[in-house]
Amino acid sequence: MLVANAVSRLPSRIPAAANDQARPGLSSLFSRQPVETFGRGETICRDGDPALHVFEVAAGIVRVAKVFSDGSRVIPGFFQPGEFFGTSPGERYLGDAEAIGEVKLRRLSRNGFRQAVDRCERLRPEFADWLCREMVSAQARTVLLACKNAEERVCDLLLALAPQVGGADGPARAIELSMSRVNMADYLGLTIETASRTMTNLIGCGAIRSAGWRS
Amino acid sequence: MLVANAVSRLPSRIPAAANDQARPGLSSLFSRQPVETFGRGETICRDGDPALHVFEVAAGIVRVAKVFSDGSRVIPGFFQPGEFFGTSPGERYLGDAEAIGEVKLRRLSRNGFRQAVDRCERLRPEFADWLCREMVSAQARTVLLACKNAEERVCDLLLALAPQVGGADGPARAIELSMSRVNMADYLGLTIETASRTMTNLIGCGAIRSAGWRS
DNA sequence: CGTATACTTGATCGTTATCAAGGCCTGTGG
DNA sequence: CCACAGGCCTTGATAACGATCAAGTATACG
Repeated sequence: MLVANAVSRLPSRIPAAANDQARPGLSSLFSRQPVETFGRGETICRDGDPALHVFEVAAGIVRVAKVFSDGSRVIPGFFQPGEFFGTSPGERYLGDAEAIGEVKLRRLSRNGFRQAVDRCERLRPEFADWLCREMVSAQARTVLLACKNAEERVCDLLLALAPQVGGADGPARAIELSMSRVNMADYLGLTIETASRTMTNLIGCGAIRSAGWRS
Repeated sequence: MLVANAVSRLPSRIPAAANDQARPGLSSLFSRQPVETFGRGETICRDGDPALHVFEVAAGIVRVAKVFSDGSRVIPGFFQPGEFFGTSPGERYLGDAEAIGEVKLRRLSRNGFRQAVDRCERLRPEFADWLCREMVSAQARTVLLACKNAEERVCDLLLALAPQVGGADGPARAIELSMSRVNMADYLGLTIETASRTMTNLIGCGAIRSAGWRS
């Protein structure tokens, strides 16, 4: 019921879902680039730095974070394999990008990326679609933060991280929970304690099962 | 101090600030269009409808809202004069757009707008900038909802609605508060009671003055 | 084996939501 | 002109949810 509730009010986080299928074009821009590997916790780019590169995630999860003078931290989003970051049209990065666990990336110069997209009739709408997905995702976060409780938030995240099954969504899905509680909490606008408690409750009521930090 | 605090953690809501100066290009696309007037509370377009038009706000404030089956409502954003909506690259509108008070708009067909932007070297980066501002704005909301208290939220909104003074920001700025408490609350992720109380407190401690629903 | 890091759990407090009532303004009809 | 209804806003009392403070327990790492 918990999960059902979360689903019913979850208009989106479609982004990840829609990704795998239809974006060979943009992705192909990166295919010639060498794969770079970043270790757990390494910073890929910094908030406010000139946005020189655009990245495609090949493996692992990238966390975007904004840190404030008072130490509080917000995670506007995560990027999963097949997604891009550094793409948002602006001169500077909109947050710190950091590797959660090991991450493999391909990069393109920003100018090269923009010119390629700018020139190609086929890529332009595709890039627009990507931006649109980012907008929808941002809006979903707004909804999540504006009017969902801790349980709904955690469910949302778990569903977003769940491998996107095409049609049949059997009840038994295993989620590689490759992020720490701190990341969960920052992303969901909760404290680690609350995130932890909520996870415990979800396990307690049978909504999820733990298998060594997995569900 | 309240206000100062709010300002220090407010990385953005720059959008409105940056608007008035540098966007004659996109705006000029609309200049030939007739002005349409919508009355207080009228719906301009609906969530999920095919996005047939792009709008420029000429006067008044437009509210974008998402309503859920359980009646709860979220306001992802407001659009002020000089801003555009319906532009986000996607087939459908991302929310209900409604007039707060009287609103004057110009509209362009979506296809016309996209083609014009697509064709023109000068408009493309300008449109990208606009999308970027929307992203920054969305991110600012995320921060606001994730880790600000009621007082900071209300201050943020007031500052966002404050007429953007170029250089000198004298302490005495009058804000046309053309929206109801309900709108404030939905935008800020608060209840109307809390919004009202917070306004009362701000008046009480001298941060703002009331002049018949103005500050 | 010991330290560090991350996670869990408990107790308490504070902020905000919720429920409830009352005040103010506007417009309408007698 | 007054009475009344309906919004919208304010204020109060109470309660719930999550933050905070504080141990305590796993797990990883050198």
